[in-house]
Amino acid sequence: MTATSVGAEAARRGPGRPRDAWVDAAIMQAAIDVLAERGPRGFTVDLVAARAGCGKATVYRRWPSRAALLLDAVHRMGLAPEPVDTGTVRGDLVAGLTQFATKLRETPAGRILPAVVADAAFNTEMREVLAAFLRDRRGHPREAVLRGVERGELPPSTDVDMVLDLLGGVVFYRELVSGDPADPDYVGRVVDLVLAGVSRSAAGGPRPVPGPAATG
Amino acid sequence: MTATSVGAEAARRGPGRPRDAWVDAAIMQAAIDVLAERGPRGFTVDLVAARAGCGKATVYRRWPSRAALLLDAVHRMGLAPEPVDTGTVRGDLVAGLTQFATKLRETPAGRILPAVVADAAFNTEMREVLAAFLRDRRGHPREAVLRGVERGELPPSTDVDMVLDLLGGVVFYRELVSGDPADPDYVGRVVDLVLAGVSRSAAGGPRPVPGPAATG
DNA sequence: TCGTTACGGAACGCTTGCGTTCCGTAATCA
DNA sequence: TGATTACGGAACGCAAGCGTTCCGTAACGA
Repeated sequence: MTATSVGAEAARRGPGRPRDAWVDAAIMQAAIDVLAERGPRGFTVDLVAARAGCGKATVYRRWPSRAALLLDAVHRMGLAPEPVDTGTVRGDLVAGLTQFATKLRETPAGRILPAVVADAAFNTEMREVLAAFLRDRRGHPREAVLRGVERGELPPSTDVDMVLDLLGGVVFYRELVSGDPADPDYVGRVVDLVLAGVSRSAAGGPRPVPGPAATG
Repeated sequence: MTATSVGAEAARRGPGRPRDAWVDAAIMQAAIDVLAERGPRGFTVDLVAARAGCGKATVYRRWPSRAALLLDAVHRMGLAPEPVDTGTVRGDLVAGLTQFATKLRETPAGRILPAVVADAAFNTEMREVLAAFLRDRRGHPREAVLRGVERGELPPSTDVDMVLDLLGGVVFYRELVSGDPADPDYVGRVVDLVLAGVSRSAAGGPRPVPGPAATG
């Protein structure tokens, strides 16, 4: 509601001085920056307004509360995936995951997303934001894997969700939890490992790992 | 410092009424509960004291500040891994990961850990707590994988850290981010997939995934 | 018994931050 | 020109929470 009503209100014509669209953008950019730099605990309306170079009243003319502004900033942190289609599963996955990892590392989103995940445990609205984010984020890679199955690169029994969990999880873990980067080389090797596992799991049947070799 | 000094201080003998060790425990348990139920934002000394059934002064006699108490509560949230040795890599990994997933789901740690990760981006002490946690947590599974290599279950070229990243990452992701459980069945299939990938990556050389099959 | 320290509980001063209100100025419409 | 609304900026009331202090009571050693 809040997110979409801003533009609409700015566009309406009535008597008096119209809203300044530049101020809308300045406040939102300041909100994203403050959220990324100081975290949810340091996200204050006073600081956002100061950073945007406007008065608090100007902020409250557009958003009804601190919570609404914070939620809107999360919505707009900019992690929308761009579609890729290189012709192979491996190419698509490596490109998509590298793109994702780079954004986590180099945009405010990487500092904001962990806070969203943490807050989702206590906040219904944040939980919905996170769910929507994950849904949107998995669409393209899911299609990439499905294309791979259609092409015959991967077996029909491929567990698509498990592949996405593994690859998304490891990038998330490295970039946001352990702090190690998921660079293109690493992503390439991870994708190779997982795709090899998918192929071999299907081909090898229910016991893909051999018993211990004779050691004595 | 704070964490270890509590017991020591309670043990010292001097004039006057001695500290009540039960109160120590009540405050710490209340702190863990409040942190898990309300999150870092709702973690207030007043609430912890009320929950523990004691006065705020009694809390401040033991911890110098809210931050110290919070950090101590994080230290004691209880996610220490228990060693497992079933005789196979698969058995060890499935047991250890299932144990980890269960604790994340059924103890306060699962609600606290994401907050720790999020706060680590802004707080040096929390970053150190997280680093120590990850180091401790990876020890046993690392040894399990190394035993598997020694036994010949896995190739010598196995990238141990990548295996741990993948398996730890996917459990973390499912339990704490997407909200889907990593139950024993799921864990078993994930471990199978990853171990199959490790074996096949080594056996198949640098191009584990075949090119697209002829599609028509 | 006396001095010392801990206890639960209440109150305190202080700071921070939310959301509101008001000011003088600027932009737009009738 | 006058009415209306937005602007940056400052101030306000209010609530929450930190850390401290004090109270009367309780437990310990000398």
